[in-house]
Amino acid sequence: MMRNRGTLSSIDGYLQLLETCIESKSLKQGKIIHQSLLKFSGEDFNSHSLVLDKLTRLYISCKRPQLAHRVFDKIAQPERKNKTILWNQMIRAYAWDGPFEKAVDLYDEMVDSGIKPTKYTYPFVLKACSAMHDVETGVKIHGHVKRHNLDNDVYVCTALVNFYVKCGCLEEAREVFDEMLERDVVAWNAMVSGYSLNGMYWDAIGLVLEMQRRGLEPNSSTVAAILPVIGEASMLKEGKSFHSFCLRRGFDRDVVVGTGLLDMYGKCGLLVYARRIFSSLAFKNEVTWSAVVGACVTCNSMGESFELLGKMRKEVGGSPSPVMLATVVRGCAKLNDLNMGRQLHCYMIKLGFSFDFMVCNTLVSMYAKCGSRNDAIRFFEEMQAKDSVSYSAIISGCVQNGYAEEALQLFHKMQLAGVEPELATMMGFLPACSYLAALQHGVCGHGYSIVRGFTADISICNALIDMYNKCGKMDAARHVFNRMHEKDVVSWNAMIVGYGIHGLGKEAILLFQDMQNGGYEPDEITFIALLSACSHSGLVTEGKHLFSVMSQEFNIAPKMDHYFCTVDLLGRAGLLDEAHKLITTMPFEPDAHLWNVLLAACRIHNNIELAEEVSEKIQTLGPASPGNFVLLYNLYTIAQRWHDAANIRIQQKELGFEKKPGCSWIEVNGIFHGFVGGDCSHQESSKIYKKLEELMAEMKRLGYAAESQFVYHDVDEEEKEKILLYHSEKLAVAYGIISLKPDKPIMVTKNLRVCGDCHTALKYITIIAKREITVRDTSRFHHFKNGTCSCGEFW
DNA sequence: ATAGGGTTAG
Repeated sequence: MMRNRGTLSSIDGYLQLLETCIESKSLKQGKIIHQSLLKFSGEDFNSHSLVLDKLTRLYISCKRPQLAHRVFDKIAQPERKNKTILWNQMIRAYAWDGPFEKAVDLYDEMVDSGIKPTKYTYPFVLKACSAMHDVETGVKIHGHVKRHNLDNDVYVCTALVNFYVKCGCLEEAREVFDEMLERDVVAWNAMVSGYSLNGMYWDAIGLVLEMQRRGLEPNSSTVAAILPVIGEASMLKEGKSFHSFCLRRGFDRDVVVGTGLLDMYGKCGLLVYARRIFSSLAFKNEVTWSAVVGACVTCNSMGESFELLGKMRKEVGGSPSPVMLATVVRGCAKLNDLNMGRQLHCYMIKLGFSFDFMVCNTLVSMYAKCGSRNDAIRFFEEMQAKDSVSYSAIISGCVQNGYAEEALQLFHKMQLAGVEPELATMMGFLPACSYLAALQHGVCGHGYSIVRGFTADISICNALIDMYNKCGKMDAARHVFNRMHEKDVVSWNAMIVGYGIHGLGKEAILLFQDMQNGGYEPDEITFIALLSACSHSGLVTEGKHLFSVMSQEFNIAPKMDHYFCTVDLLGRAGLLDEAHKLITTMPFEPDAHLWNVLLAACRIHNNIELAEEVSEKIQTLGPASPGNFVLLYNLYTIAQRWHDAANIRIQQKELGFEKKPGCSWIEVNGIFHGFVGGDCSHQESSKIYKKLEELMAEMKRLGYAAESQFVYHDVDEEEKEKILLYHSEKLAVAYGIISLKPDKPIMVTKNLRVCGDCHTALKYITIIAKREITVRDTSRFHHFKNGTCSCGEFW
C-alpha cells in the first residue's frame, strides 16, 4: 500500500533531509521534499508538527516568508502555543524581507492567542514598524515592553532606540537610551547612528566622546555610523581625527570603514585622500566603487568618474549597480551633458533599471538640470510609479526652466494622485510662487508647511521670505523673518533683497547693520543684494562705500556681478564717466554683459557718443545676450539709423539670440491670466481693448503723449501708438481693472523690465481708474499710486 | 559604508 511509505519510521529520514536543505538554504531540493511528502504521506504526515516545523524553517531560511507562513498556519493551535521560537522566527522573516505589515499581524495574533512575546520577539516587530514608519504601532509595542518588564533589557531597549531613531523621533529615542540601566557598545552605536542619520553632527560626535569617557571603546560600527555626518557637514578636522583613530585601531582595513572614510574625504572636497584610501583597500565591494565614483562627481572630476565606471566593469566584471549609475547621471547633470545623460539612460534601460525609483528620479532631475524640460516631462509622464521625490524633481525642474505655472499644475496633480508633498517639494513649489507672484498659492503653501512642521526648517522659512517679498508682501516676509528661531546668511540676504526690490535701500542697509550686530558674516550675495538695493534707490554714496568696504573690511573680492551692480548704480545716477572708468580699471576683463549695463545707462541719459564707443566694444566681444542686441537696436532707432538697426535685427536672428517675448500676467482668484503684446486670445479680449481705448482717451485729455521712442520700428506715429497701447502690461492691468473689485489693488507681473511708455501710462491710469497698481518686473517693484511711482525713476 | 528632490543674487 502506498500509504505504508508514510509510516512514522520514515519521518526521521525526511526530517534529516529537510535539515540539510535548511542548512544549505536549498529551496529547490526542499520543495521537492515538500512535494513528495504531500504526495505520498497522506494526512498523518502532513499534519505532523515536527515536519511542519522543519518546513516552516526551511522556507524562512530560503527567504520565502509567505510560503513559510502557509505551512506555519497548518500547525494545530495547541502545538503552536508551545512554539514561541517559531513565532519569533516567522516575525523576523517578515521584518527582514517584508511584507512588513505581516510581521505586525503575526505579533498581534501571537498576543491574542495568549502567547507571551519574549525579548527576541520585540526587536523584530519594532524593526517592521520602523520599516513602515508606523510610529503608532511601535509606541503601542513600547507599552507592551514596559508591561512585561522588559524595559531593563539591553537587547530590547536597543531595539526601541533603533525604532525611534528610524522614525525620526530622536527625543523618544534619547529618553529610552537615558533610562537604560546598562548600555553596551551596540546601544551607544544605535544612538550615535540616530543622530548621524538625522544630521545632528554635534550630538553624534558628543556622544562618541562621552562613550569614550565612560570607558567604552568605539568599534568599527561606531566609526562607520559617524563618518557620513562628518562628510555631510564637511568637518574635515573631525574627519581626520577619526581617520587617525581608525589607523591606530586598524579599522581602516575594514571595507565598511574604509568606504566611509573615502566618502567622507570626497564630501570634504579632498579627492586626493579619497583616491589614496580607495587604492589602499585590499577588498573593495560594490559600495566602495560607488562611493569613489561619487567622490569624483562631488569634486568635479567627471572624466575620472566615467573612467572608473569602465575600470570597475573590467576589474570586477558584471554590470554597475543602480546606485553607481545614478551617481554618474548626477555627474552629467552637473556637467550639463545632455548627450552623455541620454546614453546612460539607454544603458540603464538595457540593464533593466527602469523600474528603480531612485534611478528614474535621477533621470528626471538630470533632464531638467540640462535644461531639457521636454525630456524631463516626457520621461516623468512615462514613469509607471511616481513618488514624492519624482514630483519634487519635476516641479523644481520646471521652475528652473521658467515653467513656473506648469510647476503649480504638477503640484496640484501630485495631490490628486495622493502623493504627499515633502519639504523638498515645497522648496520647488514656493519658488514657483515667487516667480509668478502667486500670492494665494503661496499662502496655501505656507499653511501647509506649518501643518507639516516644515517651518522649523531654515530653508523653508527662507523660501517663504522670498515668496512674500516677490509677491509684494514685505510685512509677511518680515514676520516670517522675525519669528525664525535660527537664521542663516540666506535668510538675511533674502530679506535684504526684499527691501531692495521694493526700492527701500535705506532699510536694506539698516538690516545689513542688524546682520553684523547679530554676528552674521555677509557673503558675496549679501553685497550683490546691497549694491542692487542702492542702485534701485539711487543711493550712490552708500553704494560706493559698500563697494569699497566689501573687499577692505570683509575680505570679499568683487566679482563680475558686483561690478555689474556698481556700474549700474553709477550709470543710472548719470555718473557715466565714473562708471566707464570703473570698467576699464577693474582687475579682470569686462564682458559684453557688463558693457551692456553701461550702454543701458547711456540710453537713459541719451549719451550717444559714449554709447557708440561702448557698442563698438560689445561688437568686438560679440554680443552675449539678446539684451545686447535690443539695446544696440534701440540706440540706432533713437538716432534714426534704420539701416544699422535693421542689420542688428538680422544679425540677432542669424546668431540665434531671439528676444524673449514680453509677457505679463495677473492672478485673479488663484487663476493666472497671461498676456503677450497685442494678445487677442483672452476670453474677454474685446472688453479689455475697449477699456484700454477708454483709458487712452482720458489719458490724452490729461496730457499723455505716447512715448514713441519705445517703439523701435520704422512706422508712423499712429501705428506706434497702437503698438504701445497693446503692450502686455497694459493688457494685464486693463483686465485687472475690469475683473477685480474697485477696492482691490492690482498686481501685475512681467517677465522683462517694464516699458517706459507703460510706466508713464500707468501713472495716468492710477488717477483715472482711482486704483493702486503694482507691477513687478524682472528687477523690482513699481507701486503706482495717485499718478506717481515708488521707483522714483530708478529701474 | 555608497544613492534620487532643495532656499538668497545677477
